[in-house]
Amino acid sequence: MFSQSCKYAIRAMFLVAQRSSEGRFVGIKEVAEGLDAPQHFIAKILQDLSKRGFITSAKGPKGGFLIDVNQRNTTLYDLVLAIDGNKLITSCCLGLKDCSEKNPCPVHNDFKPIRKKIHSMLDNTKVCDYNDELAQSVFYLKDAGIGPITN
Amino acid sequence: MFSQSCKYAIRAMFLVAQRSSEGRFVGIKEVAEGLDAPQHFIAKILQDLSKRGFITSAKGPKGGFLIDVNQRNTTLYDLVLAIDGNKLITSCCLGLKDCSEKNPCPVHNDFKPIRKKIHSMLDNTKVCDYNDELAQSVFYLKDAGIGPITN
DNA sequence: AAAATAGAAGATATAAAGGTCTTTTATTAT
DNA sequence: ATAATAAAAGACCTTTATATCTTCTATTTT
Repeated sequence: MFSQSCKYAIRAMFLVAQRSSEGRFVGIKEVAEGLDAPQHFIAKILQDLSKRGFITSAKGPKGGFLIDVNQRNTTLYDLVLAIDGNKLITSCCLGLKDCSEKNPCPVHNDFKPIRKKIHSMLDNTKVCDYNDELAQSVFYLKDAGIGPITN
Repeated sequence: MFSQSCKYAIRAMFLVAQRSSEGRFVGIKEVAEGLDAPQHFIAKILQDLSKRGFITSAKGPKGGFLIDVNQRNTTLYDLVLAIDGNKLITSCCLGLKDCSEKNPCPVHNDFKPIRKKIHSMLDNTKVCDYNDELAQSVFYLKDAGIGPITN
C-alpha cells in the first residue's frame, strides 16, 4: 500500500506532532527510538519532509523537529502524495498505463469506490488528529515487543 | 497495492480463462503478446500458477495453458494470496508488527472497512467473470498505445 | 572563542523485485 | 524414429528500495 519511507514518514509526523505540541523541538534520536526505526533512514525522511515544508527543523543543541501551527493542517494524503506520488489513488491496479473509463481493465469499475474511500480517509486525517490518543497510549507508533533475541 | 508479478498473474489468468474457454491451450507467446508483457517473466509466473493448481499446462505442439472447469472458480483473492500473501488484507498499513484491536496504530480503525471492502471485492471476482467483456473488447488487458518510439 | 550538540548531505552497502537468457525435458506430428 | 514445438527449470543480470556510514555545517551553551 505505502512504501516503507511513507510508513515511517506518517508515523514520524504523528510522533513529532504530538511531542512538539508544547513548543519544544524533538530530536532525531528521540524520533527514531519512539518509532523503533533506523535513525539515519528516519533522518533522511525528515529532512525531505522539512524541505517540502511539512515540518520545521533546527540545528544545534535543543534543536530537532517541530510541527508548527500551520503545519498541523497537513493531512496524510499530503504526505502520501509527496512521498509515494498519486499512483495509489490514480493508477490502474493491474498496471495498465492507459486504463480509464474508455479503456477499462476488468477491475477498473470495482476498484473505483475503494480508491475513493482510501482517498477521502487520507484526506480527512491530519497529523495532529491523534495527539491525545497517542499521549494516553490509546494508539501506538511502535511495537510493544521485547525486541529480537540477539544470540 | 499488488506486486508486478501479481498484476501480471491476474491479467494472464483473465486472458487464459477467456481464450481457453473453448478447450484449446493458449501458448505462452500468445499470453505475453496479449498482455504486452515480457515473455520469460510471464512464463515464470504461469509455471508457478501451474504448480499451485490454478492453471493446467501441456508441453509440446498444441501445448500451452488452459483453465479447466474446476479452475474457473479461482478468485482474484486466491491469486493475490498465493503470490503476494495476505499482507494487503491483514497487516498494518503503517508497518507495525503487532498492530491489533488491543494495540492499534492511529489509522487501524480507519482502514478496517477499506480492507474489508478490498477483500470482499477480490473474493467475489472469479477469473472467468469477464470472459464475455474481454471477447467483446469492453475490458482490456493491455494498453492500446502505438508503442514507444524507438529512435 | 571553544566545545558539544544535532541536523544536512552525500556516498556506499544490502536486499528484494523485476526481468532476461540458456539449457533441459516432454509431447506431438510427420 | 525424427524433427519441431513448447513448457520447465534455473542461472544470471539489472534496477529500485531500503538502510547505513561518514563528513560537513549550523547553533547553542559554557
